[in-house]
Amino acid sequence: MNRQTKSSSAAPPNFLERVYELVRKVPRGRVTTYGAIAEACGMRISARMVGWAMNQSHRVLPPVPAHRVVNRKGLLTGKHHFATPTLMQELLEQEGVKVIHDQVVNFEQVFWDPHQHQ
DNA sequence: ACCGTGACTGGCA
DNA sequence: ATGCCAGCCACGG
Repeated sequence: MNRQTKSSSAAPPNFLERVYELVRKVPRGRVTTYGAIAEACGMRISARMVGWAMNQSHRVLPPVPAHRVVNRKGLLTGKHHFATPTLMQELLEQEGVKVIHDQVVNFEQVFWDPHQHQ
């Protein structure tokens, strides 16, 4: 009886939930980055944890719009983890986000900062 | 228990 | 501007 049984110490036990809830807040037609989410969750030093969280997001309810999360360059680095390699791009374009060569066009324009929105 | 990998990022050459 | 390296945390083999 003491301290946490599982999970680690650096990240809070609800870190995963926090990430998902935050990603769900991303408006349709906008995108955010792993680093931005990590920072909003107090894990800016570990954006990788967000990527790991996204990998698990497919089994979480309600569904998480993981396709709205790209890397800092605006590249769809996670597209290979979707049902099909083109699904992520199609979902984004379906929302009005233009993507060329796995790169979000006008990335800084469609970028949605969770910290700014809280 | 140890090592390598990963949907990342910032800094430096 | 582009490319490489190191730091980060968690998980699987």
